[in-house]
Amino acid sequence: MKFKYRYPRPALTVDCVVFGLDDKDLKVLLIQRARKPFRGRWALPGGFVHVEESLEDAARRELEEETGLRNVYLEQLYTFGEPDRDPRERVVTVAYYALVNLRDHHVRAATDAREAAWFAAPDVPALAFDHEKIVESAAARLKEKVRCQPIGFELLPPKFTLTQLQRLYEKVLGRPLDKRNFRKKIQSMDFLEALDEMQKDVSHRAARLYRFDKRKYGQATTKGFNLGI
Amino acid sequence: MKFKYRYPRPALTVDCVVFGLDDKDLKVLLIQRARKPFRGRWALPGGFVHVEESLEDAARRELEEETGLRNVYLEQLYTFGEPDRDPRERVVTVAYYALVNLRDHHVRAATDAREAAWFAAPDVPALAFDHEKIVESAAARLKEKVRCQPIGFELLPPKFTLTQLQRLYEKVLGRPLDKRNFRKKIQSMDFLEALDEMQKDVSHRAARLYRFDKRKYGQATTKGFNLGI
DNA sequence: TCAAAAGTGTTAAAAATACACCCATGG
DNA sequence: CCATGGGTGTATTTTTAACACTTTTGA
Repeated sequence: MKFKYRYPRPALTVDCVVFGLDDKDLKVLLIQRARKPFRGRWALPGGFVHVEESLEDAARRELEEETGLRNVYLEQLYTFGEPDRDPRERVVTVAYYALVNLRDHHVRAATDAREAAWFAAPDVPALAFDHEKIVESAAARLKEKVRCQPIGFELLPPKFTLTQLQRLYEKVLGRPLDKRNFRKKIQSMDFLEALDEMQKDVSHRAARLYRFDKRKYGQATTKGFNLGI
Repeated sequence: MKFKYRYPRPALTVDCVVFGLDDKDLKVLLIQRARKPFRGRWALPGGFVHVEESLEDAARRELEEETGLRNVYLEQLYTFGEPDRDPRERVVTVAYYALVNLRDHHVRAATDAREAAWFAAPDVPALAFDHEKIVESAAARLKEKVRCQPIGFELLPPKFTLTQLQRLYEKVLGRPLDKRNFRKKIQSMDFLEALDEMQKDVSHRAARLYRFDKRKYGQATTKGFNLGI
């Protein structure tokens, strides 16, 4: 107990809502708590902010420690600070959300976690603390974001088909999109580059592969647009 | 020094970017610091979070203590936590922004502040800490918000003219809008109620007064819309 | 009678939506 | 030859954008 202050201080943590996309679903990465409180419950990866690191650094550090993920796209979501959100003492948490593609990033459970696993976004189990509320906010934010910024880069493999991209948008928005209108729209946005390459090993007509034009994608990210879907 | 912890903890503060509208400009409320560091400099109203109060409660308490404002519309903006943002020690601040109408809310300087004053949003002086950055984020957020949620309720007097409302949008967006298109659009949104009352004491044709339909305004706030301007 | 702001519609361009069939491939 | 997903265009409706003059009022 070496650190003394005139007034009591809330503890400060970060938590990460990590979204990933596989062939079927939009998923959320959870860890199983190895300690009290809520031992054995699923929760968001996260932990205490060190006094010399930035909030984002703390989020990246905890994410790597607990799940092995690194170099992910990360953005601050919201800060949750209700006095009773942690039964032990006052804890304020700065929530981040991350987008990763499940092919390139592999997950392993580590410190403080018995296990790490992906859950389809609509069937997340009961979570520790107020983490369910945090996941809901993150899903809502992602839904907003997708309408005015491209997000595919972070969730898809480097080369992908238009159908994969459409499925991503459908999962995030939670509703079906018209194939032709989607293609028209997304191609007019001008950050997609059609490759001379086709899908392999599929038991039906092979789809053309695309990749993002990094430069134009970045512009679209900073300037924003209206996807109108 | 009664409060002791195993690990060092960042201090946690809240800061408020308060926007107000007068006849001319969109303004930001600043206080002049009475203490070190940055004594004499202008800064955002704000202060330490007490250990038993929520973040929003802390923001409201500080706002009232330092400026006398209460019952304002308040929303969380972003949490700023770079390790060097305060020269004394590590301080993480949860920033909020508020919208108030200058007719109904009067400001007085109080504790910790020599003075409180309104500055036109484009000519905010050099501020303490990273508060300039916080003001910029808040202005950017307000600009986004205005496109998909009504904000007039909070910034205008209860009865107002369409020209006042248009001026508000022009100030927030930083560009002129077409009068006829604006009126068409805003009236089709259906949360305005035309009154049988006219402006008084103006030296030109009196404009019709409007007020917000609280119910529909609330729906528009929660559901969102696309103002398309 | 002048100044100052209020109020009012139309047209053209662009964007959004709805919609159905043929194609290529592997099993 | 069949099942599976890939790929494509047009017509309609809706939305946006551009634009200028007449009215009212008080000074």
